[in-house]
Amino acid sequence: MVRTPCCKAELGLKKGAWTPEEDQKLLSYLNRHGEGGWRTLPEKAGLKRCGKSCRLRWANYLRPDIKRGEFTEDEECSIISLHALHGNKWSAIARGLPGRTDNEIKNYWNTHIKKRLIKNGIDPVTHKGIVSKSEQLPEKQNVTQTTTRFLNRVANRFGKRINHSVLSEIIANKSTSSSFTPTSNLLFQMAVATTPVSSVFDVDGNVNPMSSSSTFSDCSVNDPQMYFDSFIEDTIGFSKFLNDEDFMALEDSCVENNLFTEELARFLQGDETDVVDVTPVYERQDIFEEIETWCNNG
DNA sequence: AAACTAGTCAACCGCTAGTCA
DNA sequence: GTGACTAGCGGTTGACTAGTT
Repeated sequence: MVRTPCCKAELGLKKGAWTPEEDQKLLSYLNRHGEGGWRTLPEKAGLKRCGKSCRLRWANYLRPDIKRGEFTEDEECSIISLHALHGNKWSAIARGLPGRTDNEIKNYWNTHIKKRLIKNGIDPVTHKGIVSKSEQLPEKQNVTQTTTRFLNRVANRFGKRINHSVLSEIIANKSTSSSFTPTSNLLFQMAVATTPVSSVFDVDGNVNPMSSSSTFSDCSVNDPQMYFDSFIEDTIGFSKFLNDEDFMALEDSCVENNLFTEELARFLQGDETDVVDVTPVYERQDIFEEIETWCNNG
């Protein structure tokens, strides 16, 4: 079968950027006749363009319901989540973001999000952490030890600000549960959070209300309690392995939210200058020691 | 001020799936 | 069932712009 070409170059059809006059012609035609019939539209509308070009111009630029301007944090989070679900199915992703076109989302992904994910050690294709060889655990112990190691890290670092016994108890319960596995999603979300989180803190570790790149809404930055809530629930992704009850217990036990968020920010930024050795809070001391031995042996 | 480089994004291209005669 | 046609999708290109040397 021989397909008839959509755009016949010999007819002198125009290519390239659209002029305001062309836009006006297309708009007025579509306002009068509605969408469809793209093949015959250019001639009827008095345009020297191919139908495909007209459809694209309408779909990506002239449609009245198109939302223009910067992507919001919410939209960006949606794109990442939907991309994890659909892959490069831009139209499917676009359906989840009213007013945004697949083309715009695709461009934004390729020019902004993808780079940031890579920078934060996330594979933009698999949405999993890019783990360096030195960080890889022996295969046979991988799941258990990664879980324990990670949870211990969290516990050790944050245990200073949160009630030790509360966190210890939660972690112990989670870790002995057969259904609990280390979630790459959690690690992924933590890494994603790195950039915005670092930008919302100034050099002294205080919340910077002037930050333009925040994971949180402006109101949450100005409101410590709301900020804390947003941080826990939206950014860090703790909700993936901590349930409502855990959250309540942790929040109740947290003495100073500001100090907690500072500490958390340092952790996310990978700032190891202020590491303080604390007694492991994990109840199963034997496993912790085993991991430490492994880590020390490289 | 000019040349160069990198980033952005609108538009294009090739292809596929669905529809209809 | 077949072929022509349309709409839509995803990858790629290239014009434009801003920043850097």
